[in-house]
Amino acid sequence: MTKPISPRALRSREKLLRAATELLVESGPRGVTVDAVSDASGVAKSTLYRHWQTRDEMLVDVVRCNIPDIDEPDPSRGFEVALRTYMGNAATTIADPQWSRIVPAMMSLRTTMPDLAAIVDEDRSAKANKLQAILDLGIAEGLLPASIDTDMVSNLLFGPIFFSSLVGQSTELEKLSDYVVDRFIASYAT
Amino acid sequence: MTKPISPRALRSREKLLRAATELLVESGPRGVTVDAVSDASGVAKSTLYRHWQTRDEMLVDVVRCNIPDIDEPDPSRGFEVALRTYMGNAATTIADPQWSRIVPAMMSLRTTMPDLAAIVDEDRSAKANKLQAILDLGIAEGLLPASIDTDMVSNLLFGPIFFSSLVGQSTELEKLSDYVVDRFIASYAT
DNA sequence: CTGCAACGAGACTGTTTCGTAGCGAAACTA
DNA sequence: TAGTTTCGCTACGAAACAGTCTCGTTGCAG
Repeated sequence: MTKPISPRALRSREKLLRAATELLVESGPRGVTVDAVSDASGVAKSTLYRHWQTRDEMLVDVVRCNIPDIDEPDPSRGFEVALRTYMGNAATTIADPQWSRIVPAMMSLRTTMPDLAAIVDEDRSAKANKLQAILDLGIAEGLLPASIDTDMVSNLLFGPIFFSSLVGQSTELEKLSDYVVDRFIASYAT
Repeated sequence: MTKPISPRALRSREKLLRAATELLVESGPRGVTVDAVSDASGVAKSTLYRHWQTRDEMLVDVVRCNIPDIDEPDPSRGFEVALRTYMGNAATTIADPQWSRIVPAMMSLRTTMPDLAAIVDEDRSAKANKLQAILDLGIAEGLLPASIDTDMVSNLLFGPIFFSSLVGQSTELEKLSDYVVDRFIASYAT
């Protein structure tokens, strides 16, 4: 992928991605047509096809470029603080109105677009790894049993926030995140 | 909605819904075109338009007809048994391969189809009510504080199962459901 | 067995969409 | 400033798609 990227081509590419993202957020995947993206971005269709070979290829890129990173917490302040800040950051990230409209589209497209599925899986495992590091802190501090299953815990902690952002009533995600962590820690405090 | 429904019209309607469901499962919302549904069902397009006025109307109906019910547990055996069986049933239901492909489509379409959003919300609140009844058992048994927030708990319990079924690795949902209930109950066992 | 309502087949219209191509203008490079 | 990319604009073709309509056929209740 280390192509020679002209500085000009980069600008048009950014414009296209921005416009396509907005269309995806406002009208769902069906709204992201080549003509609509071209019109909304002010970039010609022919230019769009100089960046991606098909519409689907562009759509995958749109999602990929919008996947947010979750800030990693400072491990020096101990397990509970680390977990709380990490999950709080996750909640804030997921609560972003733009991202929370992209997620369902991503989940749906995942079924029929293998490339997208791979990206989602990779992201998930990256985030599970960060969580693993935090859980190790808890094990070291004797607050968690060493036998704990990271995959299960990942579902247990991320699930509620994810679920609430998808089908949720007006629940505050940060509040929910605190509650989830509360219950998780309390459940291992014998 | 209490129309005079001919027995013959009912058959063609069922055939259309079955075919449309299969298309939705296998190809996503984009695959559910009027022509495709007509071809796959062996029912003429004109007949399809005698049942629904637009394609979207049909699509909403397809989702609606596929929303599963979760068996309610017998409350006489106490809180923990009731919660365990209810969540177990929920996990089994969500794990159904057909339904687990419809869900993401539903979540995605929800954004742009208000009718569908209403159906999803209604279903969610119905399920939250059933959970409420079970939680009340726990409160009566003194296993849960009376101040508990049903909405939060709903997210806490359903979230992980839902999340795992959407982006999950090969986790067994029933096993996850047990783990979630374990942690939830343990967290309130002071 | 008769009459009506529902049906199948498919032609047809108008629109949308993807993807391609040609050409003149603007932008970068030397 | 001269030359080479890269671009925007526009038109185009082919296919998919939603929705309508006609006409001849079939199931079914009375």
